[in-house]
Formats: sequence, structure tokens, C-alpha cells
Amino acid sequence: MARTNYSKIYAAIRRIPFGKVATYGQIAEVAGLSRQARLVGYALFNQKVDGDLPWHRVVNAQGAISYSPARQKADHLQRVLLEAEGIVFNARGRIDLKQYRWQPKGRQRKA
DNA sequence: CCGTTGACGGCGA
DNA sequence: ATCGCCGCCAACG
Repeated sequence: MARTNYSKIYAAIRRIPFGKVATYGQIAEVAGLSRQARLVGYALFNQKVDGDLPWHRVVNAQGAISYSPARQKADHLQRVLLEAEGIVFNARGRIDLKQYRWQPKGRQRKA
């Protein structure tokens, strides 16, 4: 067990349903890392074995894609993948979290 | 072992 | 609403 909590992070990301997105803070919260959204990003940076890992469904709290020098060109790829799931981007490159944000169990906001 | 950086978030001005 | 600073933990040099 003394493994990193990254396993939980990956597990949380895998829980994101199709056509929905989650913020780093959300993933961190679900993974039990409440305020450590940075760890989530770092975990994804370590992420080499994707496949079942929908990393593209992870965006920042602003509803926008987090750019990084480590990804440079892959940033656009994320947008493409999200659009392929039916998610629409604004002119600002942001999405409507109210509509696409994934709500973990117990997190459902009242209708 | 110490200092700095980093796929972020929240609060203040 | 935008810009900037601090904080949290882990990894890197």
C-alpha cells in the first residue's frame, strides 16, 4: 500500500462518464486529495499508459484546457477529443461546466 | 538534504 | 470580469 495516491486519481478519472468532464479539484476531491489539484496534474504528467484513462476529460476549474510546456501541441488534441464527445467550446476556449461537469455520487446539485 | 518547479484552486485588489 | 499572490504535495536537480 504505501503507493502513491495516483492510483486513486486515475481511478477517479476513469469514473468520468462519456460526454462529461471533471476539474482537477474535483478529481482531487474524489481521490481524497481535497485541495491538491496540482498532484492530479502531476499524476497525469506521469501518466504514460493511457488507453482506459480519459485524461482529456480533465480540465481546470475555469472549464478550459490547461496548457503546459510538456504538452505543447497535445493541448489542441484534448479539445478535439472533447468535441468528439459532444462537448462544445466557447469562443474563449472554455466549456459550460454547469452542463458538462461530472457530478460524483452525492455531489448532485438539486434540480 | 535543501531549493525550485509544476496538466491548479481560491481569495484579494 | 481580469490580474496577481499564496498554499498544498510530490518530484527533480
